[in-house]
Amino acid sequence: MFSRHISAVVGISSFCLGIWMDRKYRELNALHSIPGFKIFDAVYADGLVANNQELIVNNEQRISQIMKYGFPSLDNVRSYKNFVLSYDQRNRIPHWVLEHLTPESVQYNPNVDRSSCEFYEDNSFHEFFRATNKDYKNSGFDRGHLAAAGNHKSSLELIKQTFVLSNIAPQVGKGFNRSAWNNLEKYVRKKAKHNKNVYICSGPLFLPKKGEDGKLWIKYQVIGDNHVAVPTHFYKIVVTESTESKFYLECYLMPNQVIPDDIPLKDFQMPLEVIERASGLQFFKRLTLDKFTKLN
DNA sequence: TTTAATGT
Repeated sequence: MFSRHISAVVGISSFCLGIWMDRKYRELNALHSIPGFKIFDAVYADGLVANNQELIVNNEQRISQIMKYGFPSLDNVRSYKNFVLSYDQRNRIPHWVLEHLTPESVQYNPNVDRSSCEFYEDNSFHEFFRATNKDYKNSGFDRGHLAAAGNHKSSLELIKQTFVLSNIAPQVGKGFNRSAWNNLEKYVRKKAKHNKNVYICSGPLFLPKKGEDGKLWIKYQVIGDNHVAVPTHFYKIVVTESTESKFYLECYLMPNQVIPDDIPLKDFQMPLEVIERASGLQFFKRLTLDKFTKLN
């Protein structure tokens, strides 16, 4: 099977051992009594230009809603109107990007058109660490969104913010960004249409592969003058809260390469632990920790 | 329907 092939290629099968879960969909417990979750005191790239106090307060409420189940890490966090990211200054791509979707937020809106959007540099980072449009030009890679443009079509302002280059990573275009990865994003939007809340964390991975010498190596291309790193893989963690307030978890891992169209999405499902070990991050800890304590 | 780059 293709999925087994992927595991072998990426060399992660070793730490799959013993942690494969009985069920692919794990039901998680709702946390209605989180003790006073205080929003992380980050630099608000968006708040910096806001001078209306009410706007700032509302934006903080929105951010705390997006980050309700925890921060995967606290490195170079930036919050935008409708998504939050942590930026990898060395690789000039995000570490992770978090979104919160609802049936209203993904409703079809013919008035919002992505063709009026342009990719732009994130000036909140030092120029040494910024990715530019020139880096991607003629690189052969797409400027792939992590917070997908299609998830933020409720207003022109929101969709425009997803085009900030700190939300972008180099993705194989034909056969990946425009196919399998796009299908995964569409699947998530469909979930959002039929459930109360969907929380998504997306990001890049750099996974080792066995070299001719039999040793494990991590090898990746860099593009442009700023050496923007091309990830070997991308992950997506999806937490769905149903209308009955039950929680479900799905994790996906895809190689950044041409993927045949006939591979079903479920072949890319991975245990959460695999993605946590590979990324050095822990996702939705406020939910999973609660579940784990109940298992003990 | 949504991805996005490239060439005019």
